[in-house]
Amino acid sequence: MQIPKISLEQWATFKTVVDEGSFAKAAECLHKSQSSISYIINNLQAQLPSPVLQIQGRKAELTDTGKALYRHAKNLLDSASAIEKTAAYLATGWENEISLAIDAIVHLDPIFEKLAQFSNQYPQTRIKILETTLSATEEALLEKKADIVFTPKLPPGFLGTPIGTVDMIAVAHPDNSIFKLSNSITSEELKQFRQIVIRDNGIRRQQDAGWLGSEQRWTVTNPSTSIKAVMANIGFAFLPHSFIKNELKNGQLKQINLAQDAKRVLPIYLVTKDTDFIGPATSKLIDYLKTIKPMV
Amino acid sequence: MQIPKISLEQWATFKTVVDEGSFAKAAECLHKSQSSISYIINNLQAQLPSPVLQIQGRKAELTDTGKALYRHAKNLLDSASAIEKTAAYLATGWENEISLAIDAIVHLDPIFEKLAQFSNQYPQTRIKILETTLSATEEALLEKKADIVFTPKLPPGFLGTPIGTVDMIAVAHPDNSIFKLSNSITSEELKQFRQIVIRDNGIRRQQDAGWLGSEQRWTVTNPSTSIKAVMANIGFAFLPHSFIKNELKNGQLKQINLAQDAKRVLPIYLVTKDTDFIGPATSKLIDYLKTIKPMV
DNA sequence: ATAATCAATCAACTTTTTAGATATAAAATG
DNA sequence: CATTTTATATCTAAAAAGTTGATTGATTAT
Repeated sequence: MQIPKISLEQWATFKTVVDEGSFAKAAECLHKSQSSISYIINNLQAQLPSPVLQIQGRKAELTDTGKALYRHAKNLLDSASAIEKTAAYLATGWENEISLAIDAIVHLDPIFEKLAQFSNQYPQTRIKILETTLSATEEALLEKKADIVFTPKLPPGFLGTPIGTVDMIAVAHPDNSIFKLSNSITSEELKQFRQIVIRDNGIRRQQDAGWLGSEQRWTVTNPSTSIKAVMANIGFAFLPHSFIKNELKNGQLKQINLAQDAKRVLPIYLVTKDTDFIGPATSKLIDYLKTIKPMV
Repeated sequence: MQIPKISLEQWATFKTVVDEGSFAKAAECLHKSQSSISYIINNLQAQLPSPVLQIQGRKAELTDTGKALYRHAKNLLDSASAIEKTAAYLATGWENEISLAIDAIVHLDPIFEKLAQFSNQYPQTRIKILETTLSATEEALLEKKADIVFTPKLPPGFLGTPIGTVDMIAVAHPDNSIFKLSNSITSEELKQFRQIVIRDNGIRRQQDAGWLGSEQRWTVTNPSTSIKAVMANIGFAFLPHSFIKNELKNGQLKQINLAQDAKRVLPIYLVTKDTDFIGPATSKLIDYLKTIKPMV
């Protein structure tokens, strides 16, 4: 086996310097002196075949190599922390932390309600929520970054419990010229207008959540931005009904009457790791979450 | 961010102790003294909430916790080494190492031939071959453990280049009572006999590669064991034709004539990471591999 | 019994890491 | 344009951490 030459401390220091923006801030963050940081980074650089940081003027800036390695370092540090969490779990038989990845399309309120109930009952277990979109949600599952995942799309090979649905409706600003057309609009007609689609921020493959091949489209990374764009009358979008109830009620947004498929209903699945790997706390939480009533 | 408390060195030492079986051997392996190992392991234990090693008699034995953490530690160390390899690649623009995961079902000779050509041309790049079976092959892809994968099964979402086929034929020992039946055997009849199936060694989900629901079945983890079992007249199996040419010729194995589907042809795909992540050496090697002629 | 093997411990030693002071250099400020 | 502020580098002494060989105590093998 090959023993790594660069220590976790070196990677952690590198990451902190990048995150904090300077050696001095990193020093404070890590409760060390600035010269210690300088020392550690120098050692790191000496062990790497090409520099990750370069002094530009009086600030240290990431090199291209540094940018690439930063992501890897982050993952490595996460993995290292994860082992320690696993160790803690193995010792007590009860997880200290449960992480959930929830697709941004999912209405959070009913989930929060159940989480709160669980958390009151078992306060020693922390809840960590990752809000993800599209393939980032999938990634959370495939790369086991979350214990529980709420997703509208079931990755192949995974089994999920349907836990409710999300109504997606087409909306636009009331002044949008879409509404100057006939009362009911076909998909073909819709293509002519600018659509705001939610774009993938995952790493695997680019995939758009837009169903229509609009000529002009804007892409955003999550539903709330999409809502803002539609409110600014930049275009139309398919949005979860639960997110825009108020805006529809007070007339800031208006539903587009489509000829067919007035609304699209996406199922939401609760997906978990293989049963063998689920700890008792996660198992309990899943029981709570499965009592969520189908959403409106 | 949470800084890991346990260092890579501690994990590496732990892993080496387990691999080598004793502190003294680990010490030699790591070019340290036995007392250093003792010191490092003591520190590790002190930082973990429950022991990973326990002295049984005069030997250190893995605890249950230890067994679980060992696997995690191994992965962590692999990741750490991978970053350093990435750094080397980023510095030179040319990979030092390319890893291939090849499903055990794939006939290796044509691949070796191309690898040898490549390796002669670019001797600075090492080749690492992982022989995997079933879902371990898939795992190599999903968890990016290999740059190039040869697999008979294309995981959803991945694109592969068909690179040839594997003929799977049903065979048994010539003395097997299967051959006492009529000349041509139906799937139903086959079910009555003991089948040797290749069993999953991957982590995701248990999946068997046996197509028939034989009442009695033995499971093995790779084709070569399967061949041995069939040769010992333990049962019949579906095996790649290329693996058992000799045994068929000299009569150690005999093909079972099936009523339909005399042989099953599995396609073999060459699958790679997203184009963006492929380095120049891997790209070159892929060119070489794509010239493989369809296998017999 | 005796020898061999294994991990723990100790004390002396070596190396690494740390922090404070100071140096140097680049922006920002007035 | 001088001054102040911000930022990293370097130096040194001290502290901390790691290393080692010798020794011990215990266990297994012969």
